[in-house]
Amino acid sequence: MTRPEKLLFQNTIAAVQALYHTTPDDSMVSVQRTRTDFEGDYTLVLFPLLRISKKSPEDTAAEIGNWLITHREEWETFQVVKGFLNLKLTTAYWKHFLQAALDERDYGVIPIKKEAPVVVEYSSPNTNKPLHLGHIRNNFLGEAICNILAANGFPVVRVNLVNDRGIHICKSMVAWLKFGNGETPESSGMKGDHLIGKYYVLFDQVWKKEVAGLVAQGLSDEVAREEAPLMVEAREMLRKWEQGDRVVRDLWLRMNEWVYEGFALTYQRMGVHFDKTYYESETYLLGKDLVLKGLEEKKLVRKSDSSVWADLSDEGLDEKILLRSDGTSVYMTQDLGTANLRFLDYGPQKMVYVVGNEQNYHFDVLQRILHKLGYDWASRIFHLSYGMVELPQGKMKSREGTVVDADDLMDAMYETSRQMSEALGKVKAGDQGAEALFSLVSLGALKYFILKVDPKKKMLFNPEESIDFNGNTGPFIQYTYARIRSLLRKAENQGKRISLNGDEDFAVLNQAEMAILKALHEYPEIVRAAGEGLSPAMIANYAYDLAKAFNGFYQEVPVLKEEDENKAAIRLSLVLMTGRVIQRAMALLGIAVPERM
RNA sequence: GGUCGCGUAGCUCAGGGGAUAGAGCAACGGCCUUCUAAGCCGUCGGUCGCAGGUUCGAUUCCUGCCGCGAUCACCA
Repeated sequence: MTRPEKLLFQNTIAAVQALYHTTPDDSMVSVQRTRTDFEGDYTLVLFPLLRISKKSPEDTAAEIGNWLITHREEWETFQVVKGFLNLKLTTAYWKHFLQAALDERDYGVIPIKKEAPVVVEYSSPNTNKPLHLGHIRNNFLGEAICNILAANGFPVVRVNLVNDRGIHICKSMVAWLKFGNGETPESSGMKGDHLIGKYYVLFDQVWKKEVAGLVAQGLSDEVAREEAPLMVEAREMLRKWEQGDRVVRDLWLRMNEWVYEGFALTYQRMGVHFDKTYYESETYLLGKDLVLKGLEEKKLVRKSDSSVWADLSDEGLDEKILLRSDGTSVYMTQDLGTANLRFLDYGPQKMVYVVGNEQNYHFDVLQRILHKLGYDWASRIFHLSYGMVELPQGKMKSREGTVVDADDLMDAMYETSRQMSEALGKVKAGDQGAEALFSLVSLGALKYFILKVDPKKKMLFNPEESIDFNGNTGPFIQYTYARIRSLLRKAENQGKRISLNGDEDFAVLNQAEMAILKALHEYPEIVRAAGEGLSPAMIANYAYDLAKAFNGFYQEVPVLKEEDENKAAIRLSLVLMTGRVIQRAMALLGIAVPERM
């Protein structure tokens, strides 16, 4: 609850006690912000209180309204509309609010508290192919959520878990050895991650041909898939890898390094960074130890083929395999170990995993197994389950070549940004700072497009809409900021006062000014709610509403031309605060704002 | 089939036990000799999937149904 809402809540209880000598249940006191189409700031819904007052809604509203404005100084006037009591805060309240907000160093932000950190895992790429649109949503969400948590005072640790081992990377290695002719990022001019991805795709193509050939010879599809020569080689390579074969490990290190160099460029461009990177190759054995310990303690079971399982049937789930019959570990085993390591590393109050909703079951099982093994910190794990990104033609499918590559997408957005800027006659390539601006605007468009959607929901990525820079978009908000900066620069040059001196009369604020003031007033509550709900979308939608309110104000209310010095000072103060809040809200989303555009 | 999630304007999305359900895009019409028109204003557009239930009040909560999706691997 924002402060006035809480105040009205408490005041209402006092009013009801005084007027009707009864204490209402909390649930009977329904307070909300007054809808913009009615006069007032906060609204009390009367219906639940009629049982106590035993009077008509109108009479009850009038009695409570009168009591509030005579006994509580914050409330100035009230209006009764049907069963609703609409109350107005005093102009003094708003004046003090704006002054206080201007004085605050970081309005809406809670300083980092000294407490156990929140560890957030996101990105989590495989090293066999470049990042794509799905990773983009993941990375942007992770980055924004960390920013938002930090703004709520939580110490945050950003971690990445790189899946650098397993059959997938062996496939790229086999294909590269067989068909690569020693090709390197340098010799080919390709980014390392793209180069590796090329061989992963090549593996798949050749393997499929082999499978088709074997099937033609009479093998079943299932057998053919396993016995195709290329697959046999990949499995053999994985076996050698696990045994620590020098040659295989050296190749693996070399090829993974190419991928990391490629990832680093993409991360840098996306504005994503981590405090700590875990590598599955370094953690997967830890999980194995955990499982063997659980087995000793009879919390897990070994079957006759010597595979190890967690039995979750008494919790309504199935059994889950943790060690294969050959003793090797599966994904779950690795994740158990990583979770434990992370807990030991940071002793976090909460571990957030930013992972797609396709893994809901996995995280449910992960938590249950950890509990079963006796780790009560398992309840600190929170799976931030986000929806898949889909294209107008449906899901992305690598087989059908519909996967949208992250680098390509950012390139395309940059190009659109440049064209748009030049077409509008703003900035053109070659101008001072032009490249930085195109980059800032294009990334802003992409990030905002992705983050404005509720993380829980699947989202449609329509390329045509993503490059629209009008309406509810990142560039719209960036543009609003640029206008604000322009106004403030001019005000400074003209020596105008951009602060309050106490002489200003807030009673004369018009509707456009009040709309901005109220929007600014909501910001801390939005940051809080976004942190609680781990929802960057709430910040995005707020930033848009604020920008929209500002543009309405900008259109109809003169600022620099206002001759009344006090009025101008209020307006400039509103402009200044709006700029600050837009800048900070966008920064929470990982989006920069320009001085000009 | 079991489990979970989602169905709001032509499209993409907000909202959410309360007042006439909101934006953007698309379509149409206005506003640049005045602070950046990547803007502003207006028109058009809805039985909030369907049916019950709880409630003074349901689009919001509950149940069932229909539709869409995810998942239920010795894949990750």
